[in-house]
Amino acid sequence: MKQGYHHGNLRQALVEAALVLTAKLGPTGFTLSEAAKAADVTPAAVYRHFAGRDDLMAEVARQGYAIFAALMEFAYNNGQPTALAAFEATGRAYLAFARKYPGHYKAMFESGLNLNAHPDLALVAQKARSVLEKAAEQLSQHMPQGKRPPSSMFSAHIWALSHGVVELYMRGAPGAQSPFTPEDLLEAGIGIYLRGLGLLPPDL
Amino acid sequence: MKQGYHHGNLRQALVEAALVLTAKLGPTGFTLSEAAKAADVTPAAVYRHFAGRDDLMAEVARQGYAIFAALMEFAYNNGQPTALAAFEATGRAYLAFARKYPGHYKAMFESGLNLNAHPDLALVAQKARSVLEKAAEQLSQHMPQGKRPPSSMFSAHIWALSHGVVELYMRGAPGAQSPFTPEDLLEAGIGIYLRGLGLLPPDL
DNA sequence: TGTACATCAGTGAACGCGCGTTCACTGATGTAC
DNA sequence: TGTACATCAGTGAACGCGCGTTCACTGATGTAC
Repeated sequence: MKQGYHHGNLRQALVEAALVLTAKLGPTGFTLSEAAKAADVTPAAVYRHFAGRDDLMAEVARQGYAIFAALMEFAYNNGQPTALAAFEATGRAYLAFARKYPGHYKAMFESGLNLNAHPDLALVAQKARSVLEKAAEQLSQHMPQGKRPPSSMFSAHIWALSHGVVELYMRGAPGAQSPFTPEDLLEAGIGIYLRGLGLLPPDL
Repeated sequence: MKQGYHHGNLRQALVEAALVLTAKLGPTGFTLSEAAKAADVTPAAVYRHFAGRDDLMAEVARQGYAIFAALMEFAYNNGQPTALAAFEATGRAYLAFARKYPGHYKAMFESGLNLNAHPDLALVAQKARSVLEKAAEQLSQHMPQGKRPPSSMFSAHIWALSHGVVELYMRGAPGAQSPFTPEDLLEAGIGIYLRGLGLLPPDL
């Protein structure tokens, strides 16, 4: 890994160090100095690759959104086999991402960084979101015409439910433990919700 | 307010200063020194009333949970006029609380403080949660027997949905803007969810 | 009512710490001849 | 293939800052006589 004076790929090594720290301590617990130390490098070296602390954090989030978008796209699977299955899969993917990439997740959703200050970040974030919105819109086609709520609304509902489940029940958070796994909780919640939309039979 | 050498009610003044700071900067932006300054007092004076920074933060959260529990209890209204109405009211109350008491809310849900380290805090937090659970359980009585999901599950769903709506759509957060107000979003979401439970007519 | 005194809520100076950031520098790498 | 040199990724020391916390202290308050 360490090959003498020059590091080789310090940039990515710093991102990964930041990731580990963020996963462990949350986005506010991450510091440039600690990340540098974890990468076996002087804090000043960071400035060869990033404009500063916030820029490093933004890069972590950017990579997170990219992974997230890819995961969502994969789960969506072009709306196959059915619009419904695809939609449900994206909901599950949200939670799977939060579990598998906690550092990225926290950088993205708990760091309070300003998307508008990083246009490239905003772009890739929008791309991730649009997958779910596409799935919602496609699903909306299958609903009885008159009583369709706007698709942007129920993509927001699923997004919010998923986010809430992660924040409250996947962390040790103050929302308290529940006897259910986050996965079961979300699965059941989405099921009930889709039944409410008339997209699942009521007796299931 | 300032009556010479002694402050009068420094303890509560510090809590309120912390509240303002937390509302503005989030729980990590709040510092003991700034709170002391806002209360026109030396940082050292804080130690007459609190064990330290974390203890002050915990007191903010404690007062928050107390207000929250009272608000929920009021919204629940002993399950009147109907179990359904009471349940919906508690959902709305969650969001109303987040909007009206942003400092308390952030201290409670975004500060990452450990409930187990503050037993009294855990107690009052549990009290707040139990109101929603009571409402869910009572509502559960009105459901067809066989297909009742556990009431603890759908209180968790509503809790998660409410939390997600607040985090993603009430802040400028990266969850993106939606064309709907958080209130409308939550209202509609709970409506669809309750329909999914068979507690609202499907054609509404 | 007036004085002596105990209490205790505040002051102000000081501390050690880790932070992000800067700067002049050094020495490894890779290219030109 | 060997040497001279430009490049540039890293070092190491230093900075100013605000933080939480401590300590000996002071002076306002309120009580006992």
